[in-house]
Formats: sequence, C-alpha cells, structure tokens
Amino acid sequence: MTRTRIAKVLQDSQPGEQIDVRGWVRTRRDSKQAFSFIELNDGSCMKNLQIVVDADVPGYEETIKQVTTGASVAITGEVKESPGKGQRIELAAKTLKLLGVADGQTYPLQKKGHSFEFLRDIAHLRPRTNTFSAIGRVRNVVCDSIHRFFQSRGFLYVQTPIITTSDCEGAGAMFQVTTLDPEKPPRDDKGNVDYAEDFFGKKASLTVSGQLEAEIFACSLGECYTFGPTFRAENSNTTRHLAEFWMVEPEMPFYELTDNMELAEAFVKTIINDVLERCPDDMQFFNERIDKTVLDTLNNIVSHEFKRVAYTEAVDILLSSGQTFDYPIEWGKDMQSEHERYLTEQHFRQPIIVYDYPRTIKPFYMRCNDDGKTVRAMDVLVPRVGEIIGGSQREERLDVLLKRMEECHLDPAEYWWYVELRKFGTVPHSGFGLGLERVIQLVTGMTNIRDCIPFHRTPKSADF
RNA sequence: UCCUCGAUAGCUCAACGGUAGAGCGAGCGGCUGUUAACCGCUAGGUUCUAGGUUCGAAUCCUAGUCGAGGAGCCA
Repeated sequence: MTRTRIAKVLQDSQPGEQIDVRGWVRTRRDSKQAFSFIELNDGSCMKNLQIVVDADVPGYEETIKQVTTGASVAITGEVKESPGKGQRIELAAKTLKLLGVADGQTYPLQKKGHSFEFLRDIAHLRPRTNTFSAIGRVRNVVCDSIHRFFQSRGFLYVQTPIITTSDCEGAGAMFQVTTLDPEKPPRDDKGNVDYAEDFFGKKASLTVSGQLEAEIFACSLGECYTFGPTFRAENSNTTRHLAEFWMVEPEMPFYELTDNMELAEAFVKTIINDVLERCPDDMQFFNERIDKTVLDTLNNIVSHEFKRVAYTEAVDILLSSGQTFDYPIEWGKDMQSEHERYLTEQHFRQPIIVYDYPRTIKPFYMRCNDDGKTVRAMDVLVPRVGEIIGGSQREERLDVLLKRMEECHLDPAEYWWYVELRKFGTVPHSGFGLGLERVIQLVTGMTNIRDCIPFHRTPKSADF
C-alpha cells in the first residue's frame, strides 16, 4: 500500500477504499474505552482527515496516549462515510503507528490561535498552522503562476547574478560581500581598505535588482524575466519591507510604456485568477479569518481595467481633493504613502497605474519624455499594499542616457557595458519589477510582510 | 533612522506603590460519534536586562535590548 495525500483522499476517496495516510496530529478527542478521533493534517490541503481509531486497533492502549497535537503518525484503514457533521468521509483505522512524539508539555502550538509575533519566533513550527500552511501553498501557486505567465508568452527565464560589483545601482543601500578580515583589512597607501585584495579584486555586494543584466538578455534574446532573491540593506522597519525578498523582473525589447503597462496589468490579474482558481479553500480561510474583504478586493482587481493616471493628473486630483495630507503634495515631489492610499482606496477604489513621473525623482535609466520634464515611469498601485509594481520604458538613446547619468552624478565608466548596449544596435525596451511578498500580502490579506516569506530577514532579525 | 505604544505562567492578557491572578494550553480523573467538545482537580513565575527612587516596585525614574503600529526609503 502506498501513501495517499490527504487532499486527494478528501477529494476522491470513496467508502470501502483501503488507504495509507501519514501526517501530523492536529487534535485528538477521546471516547473512553471505546475509540478516539484524530484530526490528521499532512499539509496537502487546508482540511484535516478525521480518523476513527477503535480500541481494538492493535497497540491502541499503549499508543493512543502519545498521539498528541503535533505528533506524527502513519495510519492505514478503510474509508467510510462519516455519520457526523462536518465531513463527507472519515478513515476507520486498522493500524496505527506513532512515528514521532510531540510532548504536550513542551510542544508550543496549541489548538487555538497564536499571535503572528509569537509564531515568528517558532518559524520552524509555524508552517503546521492553518494560516502558514495556507500561505505556503498560495506562495507556491503564485510562483508557478509567474513562470507559467511568462513561459506561455515565450519569455526566457534568465538568471542574473546575486553577487555584483556594479557599485551604485541606485536602488538603495547594499549588503557588502567580502572575505577580508574585518579586524584588520588590508590598507592601501592612503589608509583606505584595499579591495584589490578582496575575493573579487574589488568591492562586491548582494544585488538590489537584476534589471540591468536582464536588459542585456532582452536586447539579444528577446522577452525575458528574472525571478530571484534581492537584497536591500535599508534600515526599514515597516510591514511592507524586507531586507531579503524575491523579485520578478521582466524586460522586453520593442515594448513602449503602454505595452509595459498592459503586460503588468495582465500579469497581476493572471496571478490573482490562478490563486482564486487553484486555492479555493485557502482563500476561503483567509477571507474568514484574516481579512474579510480579501476576496472582494481580489475580485474587484480582476474585474476592472486598471485606471491609468498621469502623474500630473494624479497631483491635480490630490490638490483638488479637499483632503489635508501630512505631507502637502505639489508637482515635482514624489507621492507619499498617504497620497497613493488616497488615490487607490478613496478616489478610484481600484488598482491604478500612475505614469510619466517627474524626471528629477526617478533613476537615470528611465526614458525621457519630449516635454523635458517627465520620464516614462509607471507604478502599479493597489489598495492596502500600495506600490506592487514599479517599471519604466528604458532610455535607449545613448546621448540622452549619458546626459542623465551626468545629472545623477553617475560615472559612465562604471556602467560601461550598460552604455554599450545603446551604442550597438540599441532598441526601445521596457520592463518592471514586482515584489513577490507584496503579492502574497495582497492575495492573502496578511498585514505584515514578515509573515509572507518563510524565513524573514529584517533589521535585527535573521533567525532560522 | 524618527514618532507612538508595548514586554508579567507555555500562549493571550489582568493586577490604580502594599501577599502576582484569570482564560486558554498542559498533566490527571470523569463524560460523550466527537468537530477550536464538555465537567472537575493539579502543576506552572528571577514580572525583558542593568541601574535608581522608596520602609516597600510588576507598578515610578534613567539607560539598554527586543517587539508592534505609523513615517521615510522602496518592491
């Protein structure tokens, strides 16, 4: 007999079938001197399989006491129609084997709910809870959906480096990677640390984005995407930031900004639709226990066209809104969280794409518009989470790019290979970045991004 | 990094400067085709750390550590 996953049992098994299931005990309810109920979960789905263990099952007396919450067991038996409420079928055990005990005195998980803060401290056990097993499954479906979305459109999956020596990508503080002795690093004649002696012969860091490298592949192999971990050493302490997070970055040749926006919108909708279709039980759970509006929010997103709003228009809306903001908005200033939230949650009440931002608040690689003031940037803003996608059409004109680098005080020599892409067969191209954990936040309704990644890294926190 | 709040039993919390408690969980017993079961009993504490004020500190003060929410930065 081979093991059957509980998801399959609950879906397909018919009375009379002999099956073998294994997993972790959620609860046990005893009927003294008669039998016990075991709620078994193996992570394959939200629901548990109810198992009835009769007192005449071999070893019942010795074993059943140790079948506590958290213990692991292997059980064979016959599927029966369940006379009780709450489940179609149950398993009448014929054999019961205890695989691993979980001492009730010390096993930290109870049947009842725990705070997410507490569960973060026991990240090795929290996947056994309803919430975190559901997040795990949803995260998996989101990742699969991402690959399918791009693969089905002929995009090439390209791996960009995690360790990089391009110094200033402009996307925030970087974690340094070094093998030098921190106590006494080698020094040059001026007394500075001599990175020529370091592992890579120069200063190296963890990547903050694979975009620049992705552009290389986009400008030779066509549509492509990167999907991997990225690192930001910012001292950010919010519910929306991680020091290590996963980012999807598609990059497309011959795409202009509107093509980019269309792709971004289709991308977000596809992910949400896939999760709704493939994780109905998990989503039901999130809607009941985590955020009672999450299904409405997601249905609202997939059923509306994302409203496109030029930055200038967005500023006008904010100015004439009659709202008082902590940070007054004016043209040329970057929008604050409160502004973005007002636009998506109050004014439009749906996802929006803000585009054509002022040049001065955006990075050097974004394509300049003819007005001389704005660049072809776009941010997808969704209710509650805020910016979920940031992207742009890239500057493909060599002279303009060099001028912009000068404006941003960047040394073209540092980016010589990026600049050369504009020298040899340059093409218009576009791309964007999407933070995986922010999508998980949006889709599950979880409020803290630290609960949307299995093992979070934030300032002062890198356990497990 | 800034602002605000917090840290007490395994968990969630209470205790207004005067003997540290409850609910849940756990252990034991009872009851029951049960469903986050129910009933009874029992055990469980260096009140985050260091200093200070006081006859006396979980409680007040100072510093630190960690956590949460908000802000900035961003995905």
